[in-house]
Amino acid sequence: MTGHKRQYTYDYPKADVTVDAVVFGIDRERPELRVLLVRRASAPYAKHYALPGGFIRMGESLERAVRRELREETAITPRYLEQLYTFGDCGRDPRGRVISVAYLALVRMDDHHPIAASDALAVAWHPVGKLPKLAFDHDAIVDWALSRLRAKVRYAPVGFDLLPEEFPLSAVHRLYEIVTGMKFDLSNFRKRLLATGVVVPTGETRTIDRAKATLYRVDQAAYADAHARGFNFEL
Amino acid sequence: MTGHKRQYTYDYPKADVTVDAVVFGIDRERPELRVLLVRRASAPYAKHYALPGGFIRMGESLERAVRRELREETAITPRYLEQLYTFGDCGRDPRGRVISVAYLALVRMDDHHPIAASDALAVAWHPVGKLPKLAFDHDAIVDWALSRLRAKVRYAPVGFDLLPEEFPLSAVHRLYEIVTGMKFDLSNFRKRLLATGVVVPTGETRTIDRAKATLYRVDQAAYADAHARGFNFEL
DNA sequence: CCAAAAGTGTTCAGGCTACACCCATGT
DNA sequence: ACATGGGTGTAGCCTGAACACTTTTGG
Repeated sequence: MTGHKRQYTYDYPKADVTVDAVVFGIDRERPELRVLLVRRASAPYAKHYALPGGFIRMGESLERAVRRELREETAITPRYLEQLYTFGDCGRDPRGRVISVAYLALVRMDDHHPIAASDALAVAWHPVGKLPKLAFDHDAIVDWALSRLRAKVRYAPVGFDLLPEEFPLSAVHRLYEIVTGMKFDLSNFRKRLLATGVVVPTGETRTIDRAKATLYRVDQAAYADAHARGFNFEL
Repeated sequence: MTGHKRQYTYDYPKADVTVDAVVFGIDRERPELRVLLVRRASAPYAKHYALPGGFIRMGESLERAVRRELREETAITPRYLEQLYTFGDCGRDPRGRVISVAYLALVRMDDHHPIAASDALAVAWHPVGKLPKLAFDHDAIVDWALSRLRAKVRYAPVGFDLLPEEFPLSAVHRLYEIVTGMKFDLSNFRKRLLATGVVVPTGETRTIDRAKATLYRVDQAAYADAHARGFNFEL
């Protein structure tokens, strides 16, 4: 905390700073929560799966850095993006001191089909239930993100960013059961959800699997409001 | 994300990483929430108030770094310490790219009387209501910490780390009103609080200001439990 | 006609709110 | 004796949980 600009050009050792993103998506067909992983091409941890991310550049903010990395590595633009936690323990990267600012992102899986970038072998969605061993401490980061998502979905309307534009109420119900791992009484869940005013019927209906379902969409004003005031899904 | 160890000794520009702490305390006499600030001795922002903190060292984790800085600059050991947010915008430090990992800390004001270190002009508690203009973007960091504290106090038993070992229930009540800025019905508050089992009577009583008050303390087991499961003070 | 999923309604218990009230003590 | 703050009790409302039930449609 001493000194002037001059001092900062000295060649004393500094940590590297990276950003990593835990991107969640929901598979519409087989209802399960998935994480976006890239297969690493080069050492360390070559051929291991890892979270998309990379080193920050000097002229960009942290959030810009994640967005850029996500675009470059996976061609994905998240609907929801929130800083999660900063992982800075010493041994986490064999190359040296690397501090990683982790982000939590939510996307509609239908919107984006991820495309692998040149420096990654592949990009793919993996069910959170059976993840492979990840590079670095990325397992811990995914765990952290999962806890946050589970908690957050209860008091903020973030869940909808995983769903398509229009959806039947049962999709929300399923989403909440998948994410939290709890059971919710369908009737009561529906009443609560409608009471929040966050979702409104579009007027259209769709027939899926032997039953016609009313379609709903998110009311943006009410969504913003619920975001500010907070929600309640302690059912 | 390419290359081996070698590459990291190259002299390309890197960001600096600092840690900063927002330390809260409650004044027992005049009930108000306070933040611990240091007066900066040197440029930039000489003579401005700032959060205690400083540059991380290569061999220490982020949390160790904050604890060290707090000890060195203010001689304080926090009872509660939690990572808050990482501030990484480009213009936040005139000296160059500095990324700051901010922490939220709670202390019992009675336990520690802060002592100014050599490189700081002074250390002092400032009421959150009337803070001076702070150095860097530290105003924003304090705001962020305040929101977090206000929210967290509702669903986690962290508030008690601001109170002395033994306390009357009215102190907890006052604490919650101060922190959240809301009014709580005393009777119901007391019932709720006791129902959690987190506080238990010590058996002793103290006479303050014309009334004898039963003293309580935190039951550690129940505290840990409440931390895990979560709390509820939506009164 | 049956199975499966959407969607609706009703009851009941218990928790929360609001408010009134008593007690002890220092001045 | 009274003002002040600690502490207790209770009536009523309201909500959430449980569960039964109807409707629609594909096979």
